[in-house]
Amino acid sequence: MTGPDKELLRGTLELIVLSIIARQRSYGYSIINTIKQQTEGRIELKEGSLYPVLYRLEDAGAIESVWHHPEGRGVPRKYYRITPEGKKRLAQLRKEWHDYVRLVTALIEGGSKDG
Amino acid sequence: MTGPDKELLRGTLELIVLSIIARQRSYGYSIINTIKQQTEGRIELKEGSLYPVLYRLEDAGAIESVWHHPEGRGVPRKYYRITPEGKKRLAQLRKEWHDYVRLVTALIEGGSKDG
DNA sequence: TAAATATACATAGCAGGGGGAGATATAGCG
DNA sequence: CGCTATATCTCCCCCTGCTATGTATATTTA
Repeated sequence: MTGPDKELLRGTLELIVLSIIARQRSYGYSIINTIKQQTEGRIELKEGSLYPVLYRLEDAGAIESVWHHPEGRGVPRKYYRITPEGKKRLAQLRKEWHDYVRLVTALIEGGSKDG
Repeated sequence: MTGPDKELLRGTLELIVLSIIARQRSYGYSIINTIKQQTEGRIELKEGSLYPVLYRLEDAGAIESVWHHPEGRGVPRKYYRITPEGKKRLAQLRKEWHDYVRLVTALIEGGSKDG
């Protein structure tokens, strides 16, 4: 992704990707475009970031892949869909995310009384 | 820090530390304890994580340090306080955080229509 | 006195994840 | 043919938080 909050993506990328796939099964290239469109260009994922995430998720049993070869010819796509295991993982990641947001939001609030 | 959301800390640590110092000037060891107490033990920062952050913030001109030598004897403390530059940076980081939270929260919602 | 614990700062080296950049391949357009 | 879009894959770099350790002071405990 581009921009100043580059580091923020860390720890949330797996959650984001799993959420996208949970909504509708899709393939790498489309996941990148989906994220780009739904964030109005604020998150532009790179292949070098996404594919390793997909492999990790698949290795962990959270998603499954199937190759789709379009009629006769065309570029084959590797579709991913979420597994029951992945749904549990997604629920867990969502909870962790919301908990962490509450924690940090509380931490960074409060006026300065320093001098 | 400990726990599953280890990676989430990344990108927010600078924001958290700067927030603590903005509220009240303090020193490394106390910052660790402040964070631990205010998060009820959920974020236990390590020295190896904190000190480099403090040095980065100081190099960037966001905070200033002053050594305090307690009366006669005692362990000297290095107090940090936020600079005007740091207050701008803090405002910026807070904004980025809130924006990113909105972005991700929107992204990861939505029911699954997959099969 | 000695050992253990808490306070307090510093740093070398490691691990893991996201990015940059390029390779590979298909396909449409001028 | 070159350019662009689609689509996947992979090597290597960089950054950041963690592990581990070293240094030093002070208090408690035996």
